[in-house]
Amino acid sequence: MKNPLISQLERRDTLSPEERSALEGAISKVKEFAPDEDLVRDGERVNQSNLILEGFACRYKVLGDGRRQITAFHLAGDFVDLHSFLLKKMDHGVAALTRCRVAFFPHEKLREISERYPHLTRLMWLLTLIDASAHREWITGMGRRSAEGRLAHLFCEMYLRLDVAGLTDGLTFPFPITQHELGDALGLSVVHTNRLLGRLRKLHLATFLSNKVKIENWEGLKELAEFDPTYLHLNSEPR
Amino acid sequence: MKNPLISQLERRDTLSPEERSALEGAISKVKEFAPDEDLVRDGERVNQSNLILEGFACRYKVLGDGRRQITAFHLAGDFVDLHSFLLKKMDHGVAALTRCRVAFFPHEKLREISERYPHLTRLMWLLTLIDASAHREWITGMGRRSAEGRLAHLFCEMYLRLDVAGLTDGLTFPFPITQHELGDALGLSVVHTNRLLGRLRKLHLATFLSNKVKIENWEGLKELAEFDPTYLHLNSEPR
DNA sequence: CGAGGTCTTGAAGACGATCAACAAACGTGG
DNA sequence: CCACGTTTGTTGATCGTCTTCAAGACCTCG
Repeated sequence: MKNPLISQLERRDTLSPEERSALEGAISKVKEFAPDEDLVRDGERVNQSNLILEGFACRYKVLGDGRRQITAFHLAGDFVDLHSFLLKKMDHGVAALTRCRVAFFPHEKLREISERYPHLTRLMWLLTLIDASAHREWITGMGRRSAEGRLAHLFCEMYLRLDVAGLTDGLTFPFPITQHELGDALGLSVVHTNRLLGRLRKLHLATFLSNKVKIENWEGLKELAEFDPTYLHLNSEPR
Repeated sequence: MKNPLISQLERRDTLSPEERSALEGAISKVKEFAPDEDLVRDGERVNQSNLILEGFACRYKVLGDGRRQITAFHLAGDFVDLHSFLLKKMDHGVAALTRCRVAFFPHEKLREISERYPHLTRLMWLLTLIDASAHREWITGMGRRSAEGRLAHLFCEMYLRLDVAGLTDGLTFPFPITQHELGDALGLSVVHTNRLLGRLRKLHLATFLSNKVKIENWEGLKELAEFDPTYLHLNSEPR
């Protein structure tokens, strides 16, 4: 089975055989995490970064009174905390949403790559930049989109990312989270999230049921979300 | 006068003399921008990155109906669009808030640095990671903080960043933006922003007047904001 | 000095939160 | 395979925050 990180990178640029093997060689071990288990905890000092090989995870922050905000969702091929390579200390937690198979990249190995493979380094840097780009889109949504638009936008984003990773089934895709978590991502209460899902269903745009999203009307959903995939930077070019 | 980028980096790690001169040598020219002028436009393909030497700028996105969201504020020493080095195409605009003196770094030169100076490359990468970290804090605020808390948090962040850059005057700092722009940053209407400023004043926490913020009660403001500066990653260590 | 931008305040209304109660689904042990 | 507790989802009612609309004051700069 192909390393999904390789595919993730090759979607954006070409990798040489040596670069591919350098990446493969940087994995120290592979571990499984149970649903709801933390891959990394907030505030922790870490010396490795985690790549998801299988499963879903999210990054989140918790405020004083326990209110939680999910800042990103991650799927196979995503380097959930590559930024810890240079930041050293986590400024948020990472939790498994489902059972996850995760590859560990010791920072020491990443450092070696950064010394020896400038192009590969740029590509890893790129991954963190795409992350940041998605963050900006998220911010824009939280600040200026309606709750409904935000939900639609999230569905559009997840559909596209999963599709590119070959994890969709027609217009249906897995999204294994609870409505509570969905609310935590959108900055909404569970109750309101539930009502919004009902509305999307009634508008025949999308249905969310038993951990799957089925898009009924892609164009309509995109329009409601004002979805423009540019921010995902899915094109390949020399970097 | 010292290049504020050098200070920005040396706050996080040590630079060798060669690294410093490599950075200095990567500047192609310095240009002035007028207030409200765009340094870069959304969607543009660029081949240089902009470093602010003097002045204030912001990054923003505009939605279909003209609603605007500001995703970040920038001051002297900030590399406002370093990410365009690898993303190539802008996914947002950058506008000057005041007159700005800006240094251009051609991507070609940045590429050379990335080929020759691994450590310096990691430090530039780090800058973009800190940006992303601030984005996550922003998202958390938009989703889970009260409007009042968000405003207080923004004041705390700006105070600390300006203080570190030596641009504060005691507990007073320049923040040359209109209430409209402040609202665009917080995801609020101008009207509500105005009322919130009134409340912070009445609570004797901070006053915003003629482009300056005066913090009256730092501890109180921090508490209201639940401000924890970890996410700014202001510590120095080997990277 | 006038015009446009910025700030301020009031009033009405929309959107989403909270509280509450119940239904459905799930998983665990008997 | 069922009984039971826990988690997840659903719906109604009420309340608060923030938006929108509107109008007037202030200010700044040609």
